Order: sequence, then C-alpha cells, then structure tokens
Amino acid sequence: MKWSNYFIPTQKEAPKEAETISHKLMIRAGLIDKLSAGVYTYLPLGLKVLRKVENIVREEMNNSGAVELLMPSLQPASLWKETKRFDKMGKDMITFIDRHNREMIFGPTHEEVITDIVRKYVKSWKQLPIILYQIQTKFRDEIRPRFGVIRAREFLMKDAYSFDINEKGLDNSYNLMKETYKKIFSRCGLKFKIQEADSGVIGGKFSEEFVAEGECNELEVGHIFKLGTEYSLSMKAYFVDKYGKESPIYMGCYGIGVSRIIAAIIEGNYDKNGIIWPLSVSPFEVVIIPINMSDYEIKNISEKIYKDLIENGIDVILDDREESAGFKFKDADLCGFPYQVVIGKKIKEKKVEIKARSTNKTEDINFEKVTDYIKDILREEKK
RNA sequence: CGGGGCGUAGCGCAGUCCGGUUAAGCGCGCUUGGUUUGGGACCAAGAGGUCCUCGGUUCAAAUCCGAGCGCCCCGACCA
Repeated sequence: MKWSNYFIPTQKEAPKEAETISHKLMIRAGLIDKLSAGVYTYLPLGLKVLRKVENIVREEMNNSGAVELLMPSLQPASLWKETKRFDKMGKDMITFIDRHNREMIFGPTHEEVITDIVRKYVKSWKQLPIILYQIQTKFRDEIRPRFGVIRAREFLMKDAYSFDINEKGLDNSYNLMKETYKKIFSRCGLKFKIQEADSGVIGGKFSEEFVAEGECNELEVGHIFKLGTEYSLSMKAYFVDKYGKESPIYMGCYGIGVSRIIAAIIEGNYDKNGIIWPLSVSPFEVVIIPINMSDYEIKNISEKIYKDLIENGIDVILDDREESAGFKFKDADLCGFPYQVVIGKKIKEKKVEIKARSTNKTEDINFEKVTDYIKDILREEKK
C-alpha cells in the first residue's frame, strides 16, 4: 500500500473529549472516528487491526473445534420474553416497533437466538457436544458509553455457546474455551489475569473474566460463563439421551470484545510518540520511509524495496508523500508500525536504516539485503 | 439517573465575568507559488465561521436571561 493512496487521517492533537490513552491514540493515529456517543467508524487503519484481531480469534476458535455461524442482529422481542430477559435487560436494549407493530430489538447478546436454533435442530445425545460461535456486531444502549471503543454502544463481539449432555461435559467445554482464550489473548500481545466474576444479566452459576492489564480499568476483554440449564429449561431445549430419556441441554457461553481488544492492546503498548503494535495485529508490518521523494535514487530504491517486500508476502506501506522527514517519522511512530525502513543519504553507501519501533534500535544494512533481513526478523518474532 | 465540566474555523484554544471598534482572534492543519527534506521545515499570498439551537432582554448579544440539544469526566450500573 502506498500512503498517498491510502486514508490515514493522523492528528497532532487529540480532541479534548478523549481522556484515556488508547482513545487519544486511536483518534490521533487515524484508527477511528466518533459519530455519536459510543458509536464509532473504523477507519481503514483501524479496520485492518480489527480484522487481524478477528482472524486470530477465528483461527483459535476453529482450532478448538468450535463452529462458526452468523446470527441476525434483529431479533423479535417475543424470544426474550420466553426467558424473562426482556424486562431484565430493560433499557440496555435498543428496541423499536416495526411497521406491523411487532416489538423488535437489536441484539445485545445471543443466548436466546442460539438456544432457539439448538432446540429446533438438536434432538439427540449423538449431536452433542457442540460449540457454536459468531463474530458479530452487538448493540447495547449503555448507561454511560466511555473511553472510546472500550465501552461503546455498537461493538464487535465474538460470542460462543457450548452445548453438552451433562455438567461434566459443560466443564470440559468451559475449560476448552478457557484455554483457547489464553491462546487468543497471548497471540494478541495482551497481558491479562483471570478472575471470578459476577454473572450479571447473562445468568448461570459460575463465570470468570479475562481482564487486560493497563492503566485504564476497563471491565474486561473476555468473559466465560457456565450457564447450566437455565436457558434450556426456560426455552425447552431438550435432547434424548442414550436411554431414551429427555433432558435439558447444559450450556455455556463465552464472549470476547473484539473491538475492545484493540484498545486494551494499546493501553499496554505505547510510548510518548504513539502506539507500539505487536507484530501479530499491526495494521502494517513494515513502513518504508523515503527521506526525500525528490531524490530519484532514494525514490527508486524505496519503490524497489517496496515491491520486493510485497512479493515476499510482507504487509508493507510506503510513505511516498511529499512531506518532510520529521513529519513522516512522527506519523510512523504514532501509527506504531513495528519496523521502519528509512532510506536517506546513506543510500550513497548502499545502506538503509531499519528501526524497531519497540526498542528504538536501528541498524544500517545493505539495501539489497533488506527483504531477507526483514523476513528473518519477522519469522523470528512470529515464533 | 445524581454530581461536575464543556459547546467559538477540520483540531487545540483565547475572547464571555464587566454587552459596543479587537466592527470574529491565535496556534496547528488546509490551498497556491517558491525554497527545503534525518524527528511534526521556512518565506509569501490566500481560503475557511448558523460563535450548538430556539426564544427573550436591549439602541446593540459570542457575551445577559430562559428552554432545549449535543459531548466529556466522576458515581451508580453493567459484558
């Protein structure tokens, strides 16, 4: 990607409404734009990070044996009345009356919908256990949206639901998800702790939350629940066991705030100059900075290195703007790309400089060896 | 929903207390031309405003009064 063709509206100053570091940096680095309280656009760079996080979540969920599906955001209120949660959720739900005078809601979570699916199609112990999940936008009319995307009214969530024949099976599914979550958060470069939590309006017997470490006390990046038979009883989701007896399905549910992960990563990975992305979720792995675009040699070699890196499958952005060197350095640091390839005067000695964002260490290397060098360090880091 | 703060150019702000010629200002950003290019360059010229909205007071309102809307922070609440 060439910077001049892309869309990264960086800002020197953050709007005053942003107070937490992740919120400020997400706006300054051109990741998000606020439309309304708790409602954000993901700008191209932000979307790229979101997709990378999403894919890590998807990969690890799939590895665990969970199966992806996609449920609707629009749901009939009637479903929520079956479980008595329509009143329990109350004003946290965004509701409306459709033209046929039916009460509808924008899904804040999907226990009701998934249980409806399972009660329709799962009839026998032979179909269990199963874990179904989706990555989808949730809507919650938060009492008080805050801290940018950390508490938003519309946000991307991965929600998974497990179905088992008994409590022991539920424990297995629960522990499987717990281990999967550890892998996901580690791959995202997050430091976290797991603590027992209140189950709140989701209900169930037992829950634990994954809390990311950072300056901002954000209420958590993941939460796992043992629901038991609460929903299966109220919604009549039964299966027939091997003795021919009908029993309620044991359920668990497991949420990850995908968009919240991004803020959590930033809270734990930044310095005075901006974001320091872990390689696994960085919007680009490498940024190429030609110091002077009107110098033909610098320009040509930058283009050459750029093409070379692309051909080798490296996610690279070329800062081909007619801006001063300092300006480009500031933007590169702010946006937090892990590696900067700086092409300047040293090109006369066939050398370019490679800087690691996280350590600030630089190394001069022959411009023809850049691709191999980058490939080596990326491979090393991805281990 | 209780408490606090804010709303003036894309962003950050001054001006509001004490109404009037500071007849709407500054920094950054933006446009054009030129010179630059290793840490948010310099010179010159320029563009950009329903001063949140509506109503009231007044000879006169960004400024005073009333209502509303929006945004942020603390709390309660929550995944």
